[in-house]
Amino acid sequence: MPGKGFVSNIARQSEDFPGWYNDVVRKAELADYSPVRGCMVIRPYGYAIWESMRDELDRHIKRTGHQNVYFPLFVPRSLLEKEAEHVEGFDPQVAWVTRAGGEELSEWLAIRPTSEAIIAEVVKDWIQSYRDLPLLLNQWNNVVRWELRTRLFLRTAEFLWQEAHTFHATEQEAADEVATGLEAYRAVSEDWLAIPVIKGRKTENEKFPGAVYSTSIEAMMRDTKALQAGTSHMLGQNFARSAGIDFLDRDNQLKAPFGTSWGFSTRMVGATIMAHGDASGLILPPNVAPHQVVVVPIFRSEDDRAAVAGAIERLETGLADVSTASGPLRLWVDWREETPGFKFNHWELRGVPFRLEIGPRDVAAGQAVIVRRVDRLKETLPLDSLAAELPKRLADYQAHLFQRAIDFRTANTHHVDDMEAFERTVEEDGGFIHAPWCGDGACEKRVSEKTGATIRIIPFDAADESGRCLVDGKPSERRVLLARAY
RNA sequence: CGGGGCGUAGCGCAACGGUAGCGCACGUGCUUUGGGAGUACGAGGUUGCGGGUUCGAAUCCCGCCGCCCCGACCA
Repeated sequence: MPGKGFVSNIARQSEDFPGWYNDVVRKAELADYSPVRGCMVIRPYGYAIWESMRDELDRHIKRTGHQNVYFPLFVPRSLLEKEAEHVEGFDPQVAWVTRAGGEELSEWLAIRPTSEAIIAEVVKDWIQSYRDLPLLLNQWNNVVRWELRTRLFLRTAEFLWQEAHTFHATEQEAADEVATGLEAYRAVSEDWLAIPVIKGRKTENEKFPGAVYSTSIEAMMRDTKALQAGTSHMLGQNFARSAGIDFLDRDNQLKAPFGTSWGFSTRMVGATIMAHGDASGLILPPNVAPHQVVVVPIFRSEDDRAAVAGAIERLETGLADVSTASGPLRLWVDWREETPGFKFNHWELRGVPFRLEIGPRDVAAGQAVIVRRVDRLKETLPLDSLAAELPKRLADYQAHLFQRAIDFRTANTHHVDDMEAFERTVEEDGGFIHAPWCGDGACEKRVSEKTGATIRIIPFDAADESGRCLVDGKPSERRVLLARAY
């Protein structure tokens, strides 16, 4: 019995991944369901993880010259409907306010599903000259998309995100900006969340409604399914034209600016959970972990307790000025009245990178037992070495998780050349599949209807490779990335 | 939006015509503490909402509401 009960309370990751995910989110106290259909409550531990990635991304956004702004939650119907493809794409997901102030509104207000329309409408007055460009805006907010089927963090009716909206004098500048946004997402995913991603372009069928083209980064979860981890769109002159934005260029010609938009959401909390977690629960990269190190005091007698408390106090003092890649060392001492074993499991479920056990034997020897979450590797270290060791080990751990994720992805990536092999691979192995595609949207639909796998992206780094489309055998110039996805 | 399931204590469940109970969690005391401690006592409920049948409804009937799971759309 001992040691069994708790872990068996989490669905087995290998057998029931969605159940595992749900259990971890709930039991690690990341989020709860709410009284509102399809909406979640983000709890303190989950919000702390979001804040960490949010702050890091915000630094990237500001470093690349963007300024934060805030636009209204409500978008008048007439504005949302100006861009035809945009409204058509979002229509089924828009929530409307039809009544307020005790009466029916003369014009419905959409609760923003995204802000292209209202931002374009406003900035048309800010943009007169090429000197006003580029205009690089970003906002952190909530949006609502009426989802029928929701999952905590991954897909909820309301979610938190960042949406950048930029306007440029030339198409090339806008294209560069699309790349800048995507690169920020790659950096946060890989360097902060330790999730390796593949950059690429979405197909016509999968692009953002109203965009000229869309790009995204794709990540692999531990069930080998794909997750779109951030998208960056080239809007061309579509929204500028429908909103009537124009500027006088150097050549004294009136032109419509080129726009971009890009977004990164709380879905990435879900990605972090699914990219690293194991049978015991979360595994958090040190950069986002709310607690990087948790100390578990161990004692029997009051004398032991006092000795251990003294040693921990001296340790905390000694670590006060220690900093890590993500700021001051986040160390937490768990003085709760629970048994050590309970605490070990409690913090493993919550994905804390390192645990320090300090008991009477350790105090006597001037040492601590340190246990690494990802593989439970247990070592003994002198207490006075920790100020130097912890930052180093946290950095190593961050790198280790990233490499582990790369290795996992590599082991679950396949290359196939025909439909028969493709279907077999999707069914038996899953994972990422690189296969030739002719570029025809009909072939794309055929594949997804037949197998459930979709073309995630046309990877930017796909080599030129002549082949034959796995659906209709027509010539293909490069492989695309296919997978079953969230 | 179609198909299925479920609403009883914070969570998981039982009671399926006779007025609500178990496990976990929670509170207090004592003993405990190096991988989910033991023990004693205790607190906690308009059984999702509204109507109906009945001497009597958590239980049967009708109508709502909500949530979960599976399919078509999405970050």
